[in-house]
Amino acid sequence: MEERESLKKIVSHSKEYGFVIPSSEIYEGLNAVYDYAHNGVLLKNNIRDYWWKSMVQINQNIIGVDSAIFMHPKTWIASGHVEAFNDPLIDNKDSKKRYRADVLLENYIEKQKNKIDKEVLKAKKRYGDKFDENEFINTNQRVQELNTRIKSTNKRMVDGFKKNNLKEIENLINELEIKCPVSGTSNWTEVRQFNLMFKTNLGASSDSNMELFLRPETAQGIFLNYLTLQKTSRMKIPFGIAQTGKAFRNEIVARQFIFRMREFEQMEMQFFIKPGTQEQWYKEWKDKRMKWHLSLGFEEKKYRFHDHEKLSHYADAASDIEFNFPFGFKELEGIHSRTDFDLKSHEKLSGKKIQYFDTDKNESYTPYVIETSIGLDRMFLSVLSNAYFNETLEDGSSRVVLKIPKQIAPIKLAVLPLLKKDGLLEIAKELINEFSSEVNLSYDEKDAIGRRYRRQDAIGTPYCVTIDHQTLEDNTFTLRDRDSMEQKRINNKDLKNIIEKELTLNSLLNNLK
RNA sequence: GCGGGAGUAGCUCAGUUGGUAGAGCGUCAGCCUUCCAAGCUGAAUGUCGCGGGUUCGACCCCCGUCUCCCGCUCCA
Repeated sequence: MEERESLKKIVSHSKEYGFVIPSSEIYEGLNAVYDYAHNGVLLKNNIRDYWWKSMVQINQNIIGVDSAIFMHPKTWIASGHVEAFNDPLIDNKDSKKRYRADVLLENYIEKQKNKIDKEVLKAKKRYGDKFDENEFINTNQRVQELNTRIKSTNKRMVDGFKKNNLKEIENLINELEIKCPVSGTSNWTEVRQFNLMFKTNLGASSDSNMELFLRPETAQGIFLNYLTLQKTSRMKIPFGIAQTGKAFRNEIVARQFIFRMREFEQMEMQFFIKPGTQEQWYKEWKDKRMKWHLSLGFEEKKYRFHDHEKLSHYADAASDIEFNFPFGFKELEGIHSRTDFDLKSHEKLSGKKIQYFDTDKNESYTPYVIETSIGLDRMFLSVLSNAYFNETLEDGSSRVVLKIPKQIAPIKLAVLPLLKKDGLLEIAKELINEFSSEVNLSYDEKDAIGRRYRRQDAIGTPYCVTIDHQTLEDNTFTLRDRDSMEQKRINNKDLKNIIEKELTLNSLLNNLK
């Protein structure tokens, strides 16, 4: 019997056993910001390590980079991020539709202009040939009113935006009783500036500083550097550049535990190819990435592709690998065919030639790019939610066990002396000395052995080694398996073997080749 | 952002019409134990999310605020 647990269970288990804890908790926390505790950071590092090695280590044509979080502000102009996420928005509470505040006001002005046109038309009909349009506009009371309204609205709007006074814009919308086209009501929220990117300042003095953004994606650090990296590593197309690192997005709604955070870690690989070959490489990377996920041994039906129908401005094909989280199928990784959009716009804005020179064909061109982009925190959450089981055992007792793939478990081995006497502790310490440089292990001498096994189950330790009296005689000890709970007798040499074969990343990586 | 639910020990939760807090599990110290938690003895731990108000007195009533979960929305 096993039972899939809700997100709530995972959240409290994460906290209780030192995986993920709320940030700044003694100050009431911060919305959607979390810290990784001891077991959490071990697991996160292992996942990152597996990803990194499966990219950079086993592929001879993929190289690594670690670019800075701070980047020149022009980067985000070229990438389209500045323009795409800088709108003043307002919501209608009844229809729940969201509008650009400036568009609402401009529509209003347009309407008033239409009214004037109507008045003019009416008068034209009435006066026929004698009609003087200019005189009419300058003297007619109704038209004067409308004109005044347009002028003052326009002035207040322009001033408001110039001074970034959103309250004024909001007042204006309310005073003019602008209505939502859908609900027909003027039940508005306040006007808010939606800035996807976090701003900060470079330079400590206020007169010499430069406003810049925390990167909203790591990809641009690859694009800006790609040619230098290619040259210094003597890469030939097709080749890839991989990077892991923090990215920051000021999400409007950040929620669902560590699924959508404002500060998060990405693992991205940009694969540079010859234009025209993108379809083939896009397919190949979709395939490879799905294999990577399935290599961890979780149920296949928890993963699926979601091909995008609406494409971003930069992509000619895009697909997500979705995972069935406790709250449903959601994006875990994106595979995008990004064309030459980014490289071309950086080339244009910087004025620098950043084209790849193909020595075989003696020609230079701007490469196309296939991107694989995965959220490390999301990957972490997928591992936890896949691994969490609340099992009822044959004897009616129960246990919570994290069936984390052995190779990436935070603690690989627990060393447990059966009793605290007769020299068993000393042997345990020798074992720890022997193996602590090879794997992350933990030691526990407290409480009954069964309870200690349960503790290790709860943090997903694949193996427990128990030292008993027989150890004193023949130097063997019990190896207890987390998943089957079965035990067998082994010696140091066997243990060394098991560590190498089962507990390192080698077996996972070999399967990817 | 809107709507609903919630916040009391590390976790799950109880707390009587308002009289300054408890349980289970866990943790720690010890005992007992030769391999799967819920044997024994003892112990620690809370600004009752935060701030304000009402009151002689607030976990409880009122206001504000922060955080979390669910649905919608938004985002990629």
